[in-house]
Amino acid sequence: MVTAREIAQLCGVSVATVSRVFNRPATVSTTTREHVERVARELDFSPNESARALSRQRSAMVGLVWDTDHRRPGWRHPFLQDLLLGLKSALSSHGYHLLMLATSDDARDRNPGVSLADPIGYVSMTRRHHLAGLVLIDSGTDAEAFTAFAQSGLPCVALDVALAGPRATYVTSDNAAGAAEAIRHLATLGHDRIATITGPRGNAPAAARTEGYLRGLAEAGLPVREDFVVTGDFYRESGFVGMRRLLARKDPPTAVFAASDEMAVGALLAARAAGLRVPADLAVVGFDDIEVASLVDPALTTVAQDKPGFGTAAAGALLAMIDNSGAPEPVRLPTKLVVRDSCGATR
Amino acid sequence: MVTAREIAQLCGVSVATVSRVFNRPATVSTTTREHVERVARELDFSPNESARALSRQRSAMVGLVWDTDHRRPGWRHPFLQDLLLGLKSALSSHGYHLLMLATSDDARDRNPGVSLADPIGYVSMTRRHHLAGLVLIDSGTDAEAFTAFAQSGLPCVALDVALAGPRATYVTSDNAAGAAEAIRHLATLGHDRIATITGPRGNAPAAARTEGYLRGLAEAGLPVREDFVVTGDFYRESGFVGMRRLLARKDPPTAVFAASDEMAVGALLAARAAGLRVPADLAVVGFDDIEVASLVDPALTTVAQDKPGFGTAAAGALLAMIDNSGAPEPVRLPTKLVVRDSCGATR
DNA sequence: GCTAGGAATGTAACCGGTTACAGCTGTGAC
DNA sequence: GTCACAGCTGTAACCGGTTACATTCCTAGC
Repeated sequence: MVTAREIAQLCGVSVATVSRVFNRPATVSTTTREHVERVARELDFSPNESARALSRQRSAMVGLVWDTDHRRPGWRHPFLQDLLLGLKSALSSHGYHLLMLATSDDARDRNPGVSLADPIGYVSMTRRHHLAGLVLIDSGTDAEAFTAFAQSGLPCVALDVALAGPRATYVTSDNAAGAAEAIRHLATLGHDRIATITGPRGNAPAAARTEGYLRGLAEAGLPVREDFVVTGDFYRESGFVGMRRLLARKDPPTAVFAASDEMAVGALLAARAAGLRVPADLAVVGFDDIEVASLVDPALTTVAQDKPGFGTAAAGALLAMIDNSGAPEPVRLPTKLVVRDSCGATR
Repeated sequence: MVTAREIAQLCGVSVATVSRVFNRPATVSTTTREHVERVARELDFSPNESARALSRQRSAMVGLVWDTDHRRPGWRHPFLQDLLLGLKSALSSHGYHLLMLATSDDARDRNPGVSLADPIGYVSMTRRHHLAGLVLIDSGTDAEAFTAFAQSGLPCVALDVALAGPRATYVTSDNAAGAAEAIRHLATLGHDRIATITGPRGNAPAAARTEGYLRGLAEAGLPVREDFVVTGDFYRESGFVGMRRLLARKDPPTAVFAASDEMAVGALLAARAAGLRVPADLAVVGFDDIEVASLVDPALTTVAQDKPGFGTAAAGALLAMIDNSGAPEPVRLPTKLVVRDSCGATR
């Protein structure tokens, strides 16, 4: 492991100069700089990040807070892989890395007597590692705790959770617009009894999708029927149950908008169980465009989210806050209606 | 941010003693230790990891090498989320964290003139951050590069790639046994013309699954037909194409074992396109038990891998190497045949 | 009573960078 | 010729821990 001191000796300069070459190249004369750069390259020098973080009081790492919700064990993020890839690639192009923080259950196990202000140990982790920023992925449990960070002044970007603070912002899909588009699409196809299965109460994207549903109905000049709005929890099972309830209404819906693909799949299964053909007897539209969507039969029409865009946008916002300080506007990613077979438009 | 020095002053001891309390408690008298521990807890002291890593020459972080294969852009790890959760939780219970290293394309972009010995910048990352170990997830591209690490003496655990070295080992499913079980199951159901669609050449799990296929045939007393082995690449499309080719044989197979669920789904689609009913005319068995498997119609019988087990086993092996030095035996996780509808056993 | 030896603790030198400050040199203005 | 100032570089004090070694104190053995 070659150090800056060795480079300095070989070049006949001081360590300070070597350090400057890498941090403030403009303050070093061209000849010296090029000499140091050449020698450093030859010896494959790369600065020790621990030392750098120690003296700068800030590391080149961004924390990732993500955990399963222990209250809902089967839950998976619909597109974690794409998100991570986008995040990683955007961060790394600016020299940052992602540190996955162990939290929640993990930390609780190790450290039973945690403080209230930092119930899951994130804050302490953040300080210990001098993290440059934090990416917060909502798992349903920790959303309340997120605000503690947002207030702390550390650059924070949350995904799908509204977050405000001196250096906090968030990234989310334009859920309302996406849902409204789905409803308009169904209306265009001639449906006038359109129901919805919503996400869980208290979940921001779920609320926005419901709002979009209502807006879409209004735009299409359709009345709102309260008995056409049933609450789900994003899981498949709740889509199944919700659909069954909807089908039991008098004048049952001819179309349903599920606030997640998982629930849409559940609705599909419920329709099949009730002897209905999709899309002939019932049109179904989902939200997310998870991998399964194109695989079920009939293939699911759905509102696609910009999966890698989440990562890229989060990284962008975070880097902006790290450099400039000050919170950028929340990012609202556009969605895209992917028309497949379950809505009946493709026949 | 409270430091060890402040704790020391408050307790009337030296920093060295404070440090010892946390690192070698046995060498400190009980009274002193308890005093320091109490004060530290009250002030919410936690040691600065950068400083600690710097002086110890080793950080409490484990690097995660994972990347998409840029030659196969659509590829997703079949169960990255479970794996990460298992890994994270097992590592964190020993105080380690996961650092996602940006590699491959990312690094290449930033650093065009990389060395041959470290084509993708992992080694340099590892040194810079004083990583305690490395978890290597095969993306298909980098497997060759992995051996470089294995030789370096740094604790390394690879997933699904055979890796050997002074402190290197790997975790994989018992692919051969799983495949053999699938074949025996099909044979038990009366099939005697069982084909397979393999994974890509050069991929270790793929090879093991083919080996298991052959072993299964042998155990069932069935002959091997070379025209019943077609090569795929784990992607759905190749399952579709492979199945079409198999169905074109004279005496086409009545059952097919696909080395991945994705390919099994492709095979399902090909069978449907050819007007065959599954499982009546053709039995299909896959491998992995990805989420989609239970959703397709008919639901896919498949060889399930122990998804969180991968993470836990990898973490266990890594921690053992970090503590003891010396490479533990490779871990071969048992698989489990999940019988659903596509094999015809459930009618 | 004296000493060997172990236990507990302190001292200070690291680990490998960053950066405030000071010093040196050379140029142009007066 | 002197001086102000800009440009470049070196010195040394950090950052916050860890740990080899030295020191002190106490007890057991003779």
